[in-house]
This record gives sequence, C-alpha cells and structure tokens, in this order.
Amino acid sequence: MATIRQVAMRANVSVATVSRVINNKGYVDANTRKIVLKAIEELNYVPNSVAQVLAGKKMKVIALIVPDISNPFFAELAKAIEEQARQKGYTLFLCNSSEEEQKEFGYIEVLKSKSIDGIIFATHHLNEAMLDHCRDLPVVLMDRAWIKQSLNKDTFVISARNQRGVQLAIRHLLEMGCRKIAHIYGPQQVITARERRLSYQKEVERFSWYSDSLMAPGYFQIEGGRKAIQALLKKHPDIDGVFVGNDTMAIGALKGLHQMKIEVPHQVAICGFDGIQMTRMMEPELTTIAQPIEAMGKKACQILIDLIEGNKKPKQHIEFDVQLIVRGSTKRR
Amino acid sequence: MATIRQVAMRANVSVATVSRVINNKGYVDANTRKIVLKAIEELNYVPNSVAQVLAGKKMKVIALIVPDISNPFFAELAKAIEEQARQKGYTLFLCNSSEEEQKEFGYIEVLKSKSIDGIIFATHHLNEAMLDHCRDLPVVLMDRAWIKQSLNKDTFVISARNQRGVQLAIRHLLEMGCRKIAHIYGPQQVITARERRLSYQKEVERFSWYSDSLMAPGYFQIEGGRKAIQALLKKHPDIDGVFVGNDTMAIGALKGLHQMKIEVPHQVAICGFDGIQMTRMMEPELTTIAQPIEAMGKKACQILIDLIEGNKKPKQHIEFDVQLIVRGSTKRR
DNA sequence: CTGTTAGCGCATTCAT
DNA sequence: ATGAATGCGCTAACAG
Repeated sequence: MATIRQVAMRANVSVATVSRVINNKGYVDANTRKIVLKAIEELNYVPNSVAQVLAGKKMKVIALIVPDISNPFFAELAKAIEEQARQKGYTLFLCNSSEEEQKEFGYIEVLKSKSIDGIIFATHHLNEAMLDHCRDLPVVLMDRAWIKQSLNKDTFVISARNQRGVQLAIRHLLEMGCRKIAHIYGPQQVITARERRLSYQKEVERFSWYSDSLMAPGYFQIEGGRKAIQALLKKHPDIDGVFVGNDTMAIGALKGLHQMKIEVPHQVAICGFDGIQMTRMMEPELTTIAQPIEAMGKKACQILIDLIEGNKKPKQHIEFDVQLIVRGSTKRR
Repeated sequence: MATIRQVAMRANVSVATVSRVINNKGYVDANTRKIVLKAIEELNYVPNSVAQVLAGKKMKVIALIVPDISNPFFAELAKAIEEQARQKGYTLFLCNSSEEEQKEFGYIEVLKSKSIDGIIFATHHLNEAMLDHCRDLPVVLMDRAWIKQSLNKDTFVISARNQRGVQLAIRHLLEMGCRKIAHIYGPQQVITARERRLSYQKEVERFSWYSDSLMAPGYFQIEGGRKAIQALLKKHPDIDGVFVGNDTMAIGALKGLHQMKIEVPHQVAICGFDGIQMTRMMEPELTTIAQPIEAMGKKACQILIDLIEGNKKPKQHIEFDVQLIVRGSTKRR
C-alpha cells in the first residue's frame, strides 16, 4: 500500500499538493496536477481511509441493525440499502441483533469506536437510553424501530401505512365473502405488530361474529404462524378468512392449513403483510399487503447520508403507501 | 468521545499507562490499574479503533462478499458468519456484488483502503487478478468462489461435497422409482453449478433413457427453475423425476409443475440442493441435499480470524459432508 | 513499574 | 501555486 508521501516523492512535490489533488481542493497548477495523477496511477495509490478519518474526514461507512437477516423482509431491505449506500460511496456494516437487546447495545459502542457515520435501526428494542448513546450520530429508524412520537423529536422515521394496509386486507377478505376473519399477530412490543393488530380490531369489532379469541400470536415466525392457525381453528372451526400480521407467518399459516387438509382459499382465505418475494412461490400464491421495501430502504439510506453530509431535510417522518396484491390465497370463484 | 489523554489526566498517569491497562500489556501496579479503570468508567471511555489501527493494531473488521443477499442461501450464510465474527469481537462488512464483477473489484479496493482484516468470498467472478489485489490480506473462499486447484495454493477453501450430494440425490430418485430424471443447472461459470451438472451426467449417462437434452439452465433463480421445468417437459413429457441444482430453482420448478397441473411427487419427483429453510414450507415439502450452511459459515469465519491473528492452519481445503433430507416432493407411497 | 516521545497517513493552517 | 509544520488518538519502543 503506497502512501501519500511516496506519491509526493515520485511527483517531486509535497504531500500537501498531493492532498490537494486527491481532494480537489485549493489551487494546484494544471501541469503539477497531471504529474501527481500520473504518480498516483503508477503507484496504484489509494488514500488510506483510516488516516483520513483520524485527520477529520468521514469514514463513509453506515451500519444497519436488523433483528434477523435470514428473514426475507430484512434481507430484501438490506439489499436495497446496501445498493444505495454503495452508489453513494458508502460501505455497509451489517449487524444482526438476533432480537437481543444486549447485542444491540454492544453494537452501538463498537460502531461508534469504529467511527462509522450513521446507523439505520430496523429493530424494536430501541429505547431512550439507546438513542442517547447515539447522540451526535445521525440515525434513521425504520419499520419496527419506531417507538412513540415523543421519542422521535430528533430522529427520522421511515414506515409504511400499516393501518391503511390492514383496512385494505380486511375489506378485501370481506368482499371475497369471508364471514369470520381471524388474525395472527406479531410480538406486541414491536410497533408494526401492534399497529396491525389494533387496526384489525378496529375494522372487525363492529361485526357480531367478532371476539378477542379470534386473535393468536405467531411471533413473526413461520412456525408461529403454523401453530397459530391450527390453534385458532380448533377454537373456531368456522373461521373462513385470516389476516396475518406478516408474510413470514402467513407462509407458516398456509402450511398449517395444508397439514389440516383445509383448502385455501375455498375453506379459508389468507392475506399476509409485507410483500416479500417468496409469497409468489407458495401454492396457492399468497395475497398480501405489499410495502415498497426497496423504495423504503433506499429512502432511509438517502436520508441518512443527507444527514451525514449536513443537508438537513425538513420532514421527520415519512410514511410509504402500501398496496393490496390479490393472489390465489384469497381468490374465490 | 473521551480520549486516552483525558483518561490519563483524570487518573494522574501517562497515556502509556492507560494504554497498558487497556491492552493488558506490560507491567502496571495493581492499584494504578484500579485508578485508571475507574477513570475509564467515569469518562465512559472507549478506545478509538481508527487511531488504534493507524498505530498498528487490527481494525477487527472482516468483509463478506456475496452475489445476492436476498437469496436465502446467502442470507443464512451471512447470518452464521456475522454471529461467529461478533463472538470473536469482529464486525462484518456486507458486500453485495449483484453478480457484477466490476463491483467486486471496486469493493476490494474500498475494503483495503478501510484497513479491513480479511475477506470471505462467496462469489464466482474471483480470478487471478482479483486474488492478486488481495495480496497480503487473509482470504477464505466459500462455496462457488472456488475456481481451480492451481489457484488455491495460498488460499483457504470451504466447500461441500457436491459430487457425493448429487449421487445421493440421483440414487434416491431412482429408488423412488424414477425412470427418466432431468436436471436443471446453474450458471456453468460457477463451480458448484458445474460440479453438480457433471456429477449428474456421470450418474445417469449409463442409462438408456439418458440424453443431453434432459438438462436445462435455470440460472440459480426461482424464475429460471420454473421456466426450465416447463421447457423440459415440453421436450420430454415422460420425465418423472428432476434433480435441481439448488433449492431456489427447485422452488421455481415446483411452481412450474403446479402451473402445469402436474402432481408432485406422483407424476414428477423433485430433489433440490442446499437445504435452505424455505424448502420445508413448500407444498409438498422439498426433498433436498442439505449443506451444513451454518457450520460452513462459522468455519470460514473461524479460519479467517485464525489467519488474521497469525495462527496458521495446515489444512487448506475443507470439504463438508452433505445430507439427503427426504420430504414430500419425492416420497412415493 | 511508569513517563516521554516518535511515528502511523493524512488534512489543514500558515507561510512563502 | 506550493511547502513545512501541526495534530488527529493511539501504540510501542526507550528511558528512567
């Protein structure tokens, strides 16, 4: 690894001049520049980021903290963010918290010590203390990492219109002729799971068939979804539709129904939430409320980088619209 | 962010002493140490990694380069590697090459400039030039990133027993009564795809029913698998079994068969390769040749870190065994 | 056992 | 327009 000094020597100039050329800053004679560039080329010189950081520049690294990268939703999100970051000249640290608060805390310390420039949180353990640890470090909250308005005073938040999505889902199921719609929900400390559950209740509590026992927890996991639908049907054999809090659980629910030899959508219709790619591969294909995952990821990344580079944006909370995608799991007739 | 100097002042010692305490290196009086630790605690001091690196220590960062993180195989791999890295005190850079050679090249430069300590490649564009760019940087090659023996002289390679896996798959399909077994293969510049295809040929060419037209490309993509099976069946309506080069394509193939109203496994049996979680969720569940993805990821990470920290291992190429997991997609009777 | 000091590679005044 | 010098935070001799 060549250093700036070696380049300077080879070009017969001072390190300061080389620095000016590298950063395109300050005056430097056109001819001198040419000579320096040639030396850089010949030595295959690449500035040492570490030294640049110590001298006051940015590391050009951002971090993404997710609960589980093997969950397709977060994998797709990570992909979008990575792509956008790369385009802007940033590299991405991937941090998998495994849903463990302690790990997240640990990561914040490590990341800070490594002089990263900003963090995108897509987890839900985020609390005041954590956010406080990130003081004077740009931060963007995504999806579930959004606790309550009061907390967001200084932080940007990217989320989807959960309530609207649930409305679309329930109304669609009703239109398809469902008369008793159950709900499988995610962990209630997760804002998205809570919002979706509350919205479900709001949409259906006016019906005479509604009861609280139509809701069962699925923990945002495939296996949880499978077990939940089976428990629900045991209690309520006449359920003919189910709105599931995310696609992962919906995949599990579909599995559970198959195991019980219950036909989808004719006996029970299923609608999920998120719009991950895998929903298209199931048999039947899963109807879902799609979030614009890629757009959300890119936006989060864009905002974070704007923040890092000092361009302040006025808007603090951006909500993305969702879309009902009707597929085989709800198509009757 | 407190600095080592501030800690030194508060503890009334020199920076050298603080450094000794931090690094547990050299002599330092028990009592002095206590005082220093207290100062560190009080100031909430965390050493600045960037400065440490510039002064000669490791960054404690490794990078993983994958072709597509939204492919479940790589997501599971990344998760395992991240976990292992974190345990060892390392942080992980996630690099998604999108199968583009140019990006991979770019990443190597960026990563080097950021003083990362090592790279795990799980891509296939890796060539001499690339590996040369990584000179004096520990490197581990995984899965497809394994070009040819001659190249591996100085690099560690982690792979699965592809040929053995294919044998298991074909023999299982034959035992299940298959009389005409097709193959859907991945990109032939990818070593794993090539190995599996060659092994398939080796296993079946002795049969009278075999012909080269029983092989079709699926590009390691879901959609590719779907189209491939449909093309194959058009040419050979009597195909009654298919060995698919990876699970992703197998999921697509299953989809394609459903679309053609062909029953799995009764009319056509399917066996995939990789052992990703999602295979369990399909209907019917997919039989597959499982690689120990997690173990392989952890091992790769472990070796890389050993390499970084100077513990040389004798073995250069580690092959993991694979396992046939029989599920519904091949179970006849 | 502890303190002083010289770099590590680069950006950045401040002179010239 | 260019160069010399200073400092970023830390480690590692070296000296005491």
